[in-house]
Formats: sequence, C-alpha cells, structure tokens
Amino acid sequence: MNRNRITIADVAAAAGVSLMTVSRAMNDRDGINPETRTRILKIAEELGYHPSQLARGLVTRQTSTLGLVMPDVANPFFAQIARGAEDIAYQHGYNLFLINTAEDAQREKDALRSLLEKEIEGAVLCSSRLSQEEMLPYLNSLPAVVLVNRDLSEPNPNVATLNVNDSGGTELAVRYLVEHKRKKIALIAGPENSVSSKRRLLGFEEGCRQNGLGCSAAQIVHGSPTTQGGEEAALRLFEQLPDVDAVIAFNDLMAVGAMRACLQSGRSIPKQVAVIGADDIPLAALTNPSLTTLHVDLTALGEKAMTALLQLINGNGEPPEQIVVQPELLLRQSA
Amino acid sequence: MNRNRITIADVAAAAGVSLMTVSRAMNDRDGINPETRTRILKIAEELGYHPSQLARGLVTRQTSTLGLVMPDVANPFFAQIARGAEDIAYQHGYNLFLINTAEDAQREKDALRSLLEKEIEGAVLCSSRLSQEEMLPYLNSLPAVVLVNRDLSEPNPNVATLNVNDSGGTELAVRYLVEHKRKKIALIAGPENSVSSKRRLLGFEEGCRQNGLGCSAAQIVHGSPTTQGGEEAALRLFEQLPDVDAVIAFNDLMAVGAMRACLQSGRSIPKQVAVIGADDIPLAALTNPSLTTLHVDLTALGEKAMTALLQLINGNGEPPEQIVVQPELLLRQSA
DNA sequence: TTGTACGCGTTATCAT
DNA sequence: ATGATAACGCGTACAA
Repeated sequence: MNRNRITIADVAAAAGVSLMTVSRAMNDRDGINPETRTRILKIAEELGYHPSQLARGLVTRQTSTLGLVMPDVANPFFAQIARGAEDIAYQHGYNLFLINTAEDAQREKDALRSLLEKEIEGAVLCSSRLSQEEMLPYLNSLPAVVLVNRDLSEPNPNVATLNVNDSGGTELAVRYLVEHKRKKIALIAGPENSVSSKRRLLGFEEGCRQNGLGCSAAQIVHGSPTTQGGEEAALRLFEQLPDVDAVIAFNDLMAVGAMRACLQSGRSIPKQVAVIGADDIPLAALTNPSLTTLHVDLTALGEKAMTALLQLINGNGEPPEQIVVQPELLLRQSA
Repeated sequence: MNRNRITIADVAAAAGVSLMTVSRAMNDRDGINPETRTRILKIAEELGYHPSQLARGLVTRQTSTLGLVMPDVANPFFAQIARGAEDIAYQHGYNLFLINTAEDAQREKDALRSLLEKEIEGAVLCSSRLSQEEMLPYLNSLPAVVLVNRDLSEPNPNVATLNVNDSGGTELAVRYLVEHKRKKIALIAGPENSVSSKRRLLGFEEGCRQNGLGCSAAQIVHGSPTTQGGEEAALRLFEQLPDVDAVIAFNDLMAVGAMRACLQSGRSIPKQVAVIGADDIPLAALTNPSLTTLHVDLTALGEKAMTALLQLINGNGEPPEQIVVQPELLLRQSA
C-alpha cells in the first residue's frame, strides 16, 4: 500500500527535471517557468506526492507545529479553550499537539520534554501544576510560550501570560451576595496547588474584609475541580456550617456539585442558599435553577492565547503581552 | 536564549567521544561502557541536550506521532473521546495532533493532508463528513486509520472501524417508550450528512415498524447537533405535531434543547412528553429532570479507538478490527 | 567498546 | 530558468 514513500526525487524523475525545480514548484517560489511549474504540480498530484515536513523542518528549522498542554480536555473549561486555540492555529497553518497532564507534574514534564524533541515552535500551557523552578528550564528551551492561568515570577522575553482576574471576580461575587443580604458566605475552593484557586481564595478574603465580614477557616473547603468534588466539599461544608446561606465555587462544575448537595440536604436554591459558579461553561445555562456565574468567553480566551503565541513567534520582537481578562457576574437563577 | 540548538555533536565534543557513542548512550543501546554511558548522559543533561525527533524520524521513519480528527472538541461527546485517546497514546509514547473540522469537508481534507506531510504513523478519524470517494485516498496514504462512527465501503487492511450501534440503540428507546404507553413518538435527528444520524433514523423507523407504529415525515425533524439546534427543532416539531408525547434526540445536547422547548411551551417532562437522549455525556446526569439516555462509555470509546490504532501500527499484521459498541438505555427521570 | 561513512528528504547556495 | 552540491541532525552498517 504505502511501503515506499514518494519523494521529491520521484517527481523530479517523472518530470525529467532536477530536485530543485520540483522544490520551487511545490513551494510557489519564483525563478521558475510557469508552464513547467503547472506541469510539475500535475505530476506530483498524480503520483500522490506529499512533501515531508520532517525533512523540510530539518533544514528550515520550522515545523509549523505547536503544543497545547492542559490538565484535562474532557473538562469543558479546557475543551472550549482548546477549540478556540486550534481554530487560530489552523488559520495560520499550524498543527497542534494536544497534551493532557491529568494534574500530574511528572506527566506534564514528560509532555514538555517530548514537545521539545518534536521541535515545536511554541506552546500554550494551561493551568500548569509545575513550580516556577520546574517550569523555568522548559520556558527557556521552548522558542515561545503562553502561560494561561499562571503568573511569571520574572519577565521572560519569550513568555506571555493570559490570566483571568480570579480574585477580582470573586470579590465581585462576594459584594453581590452581601448586597443581597447574605450573611454567611462560604467558598468552595479547588485543588490546593491550583494557582487560580489560590487567587479566588485571596479575592474571597479581600471581599469579606471590604464588606465587614469575617471569614474563618470554617467557611472554606477544598475539593477536586469536578462536579463530584464540589458535591463532596459542599456536604462537608454543610456539616461544619449548617446555616450557610451563600456559596461561591471554584468553577461551574463544583457549583453544580454544590447545587446537588443542596438538593440532597433539602436546601432550596436560591431561597436558602445562593450559589455562584465561575467560568460560565455551557452547562451553567442548562441547570435548573440555572447557574449564576462569573462569565468568561472561553473560546475567545483560547483564541487570544493562540494569537499571543503566534505574535511571539512571528512578531517583530515586541515584548510579550501580559493579558488579563475581566470576568463579569452573569446573573441567572441560582443567586 | 536558544539561537543555537544543541546537537549530538556538541555533546560528543564535550565528552570527547564520537557521535555514535553519544547516540548509543541516549538510546540505551548496548555495546557501550556503562561508565561512559552515565558520563555522557550527565553531560547531555548539563548541556540541555534534547535529541531531535525530526532528524531521528527522518532516518527511522518513525515519528511517534498520531492524529485525532473530530468535528469539535468543545462538544463533550468528542472531548471525552479525545481524553481517552490521548491517555492511551501517552502511555505508549506517542504524541497526538488534535484537529477540529467544524463539520467542514474542506477543512477536514486540509487537515488530513497536513497530517500526511507531518508523517504521522496513524490517525483516529471521528464522524468524518467526507464521502467514501473523498476519504479513500487518505485511507490509502496513511499507514493506519481508525474510523469512529463511520463504516467502510470495502475492507482495507490498514483501516479499523469503531461504531456505536446507533440504530439498535434507537430501537431500544422506541420499544421502551411504546411499552410505557407512549403513542406519538418523534425523532429529533441530527445533521442530514451525519452517518450516525442516518443510522438513528433507520433504527427509529425499524422500531416503529416492529411496534406497529406509523412514522410519517411529520414525526422527524432535523437540526444541528447542539442544544440550540435541539431546541429549535423541538419547537418546529411541536408546531407540526402538537400532541407528541415522546421525543428521541440525536444526542444529549439536542435532548437538553428539546427539554428547554418543552419548558417554554408548557409541556411537563416526563408527564406530557418523555425525552430520551443519546451518548450520556456528563451533562445528562445534571439536568433537571435528569436525562434518560442511551449510555456509552465515551472515554472508554476513545481508549478503544486508540488501542485499535496502535494494534494496527505495531500489531502482527492481524486483520483490522470492526468494533461495535452496544449502548444501554440508562433510565433517569426524563422518560 | 568505539569510530567512520553514508543516507533519510528537503532546502539554501552558488553556479550555469 | 534550471541544476549540482552541501548542509540540517540523527541512526545504521560496517570497520577498527
């Protein structure tokens, strides 16, 4: 079937020209007779010739290949980002390696090493679980990186960042709840090693302080960033703090889990407990009651990240951007 | 920063040995003194040397790279498959190119051509929108392909298939509804050019026939495979057939859309209208009422597809598998 | 155990 | 407008 790959030499032989003439024809370079060009292209087509990007990349040092590293593409938050990022990459003629790290630092390092060996031209790194020290060698070895949901300890000429203002968004949510007479507000935080969870925690504490609320440890529970994690965390919360009347969750999945916990424990939403999520994944509009959440356009986020990466790669050496996206409180039924 | 890539020659020079000795050390081949091996590995590490898979692939003809082509990774159906597939690929040391076709045949062809040029070792092609004739040249040019949700017109030694029994599943749903006294059952089908939608349609007709039901054109509406598509299609259906008492949807997203349409038009679920979805995406368990659906383990589906692909690539020349997965009717609240 | 020569498929350079 | 030759970085075959 395809035991012998057709090479440029086969086309050259069939056309009775040299390798270079075929190369010029394929790459639309000038310095070639238009007639012979079309003749060669036709022969290449007939032979089913496809130029090897391996061989080409070896000499041009360009692979037209990028990496996209994220904890879990099955999480709608990341899936939407992936879609936006791949769309932009495609429009610019790049292919994208998808990597799931499963929140595992070792797997993330393995992935980055393999991408390095594949000679990608850049990568979008989402919600990395690596420490700054672990991350640094990869940031320096890769030609360009965009960090999503992650800060950079010190500026790096080939690293841009794209962050959602998690703390500000959470403050927004706290203020709204206070203004609507909620007295006992709790935070369902995400994984302890998640940077954006830490930021939400800061925003929560700041929001409580600004609004004259105490926020004891009893008002904060952690969980894995899934529906089930949110459900379990909420149940723990209800034990510690039975009279809680508002819950802010790390993300929409956990918020939905919290809503399920409310249902189980006979708490009505939003009457007894207000629930606010974050990210506005498609699910948020579809639950009953529908979920009030901190809206972010995730597909646009992916597009922005990829655009920033391409800017870094093909740009005119302008300093990398440090983008911050502001979430908006999108009022639905749950709060 | 990284203007000069470190090559095997740099390591060899630093270690005072030949290129081959370094190569042997890196690839863990025998015929090398253990001491010099560890010494070389240490130097390579210090220099930050990463072997180029481009150069290696050019000589070994192996790129450790696969492709995953699907309409839309933001669709949870495909996102789950992607997760399962990438997990298996990672376990076997492969990297995965992710491609979204956006249901666009031209973009799908572009993608396949680019993957061919990248010299991938195989691809998983999900819900292809290409005709058999359009697909054939790619199936013959690629070393190995697994077709998901798609049949093959004639057997091909390097193409396996993995299908959900859509028609059988739909028959199951029809039978269940009939047994539960539903009299006017409708189908909300997906895109006209979707193979699995066609199969659901066949199963629907067969189910109606077996159960002594007529199924006129009025009982079938089409829509795009999204929540909104399902909502619009259901509203059209309710106009044509106001007394419909059961709806089977192409997928869960459309089923959720149909549930919203019921809400809008004041129809209670499941009292007045029973709703059955398909695929059992995570959302299905979270709606209110929760969605009765044709359950398929999607992550496992992705794992199976990738396993079949690796079998095709590294196997002992056994004929490709034609896998069929049986969906189960998972009863929740909506029917 | 280690090294040398060559080839993988392509493009860049310099010629004609 | 076209061609010959030398790279790109690495592995294979064979020689030392």
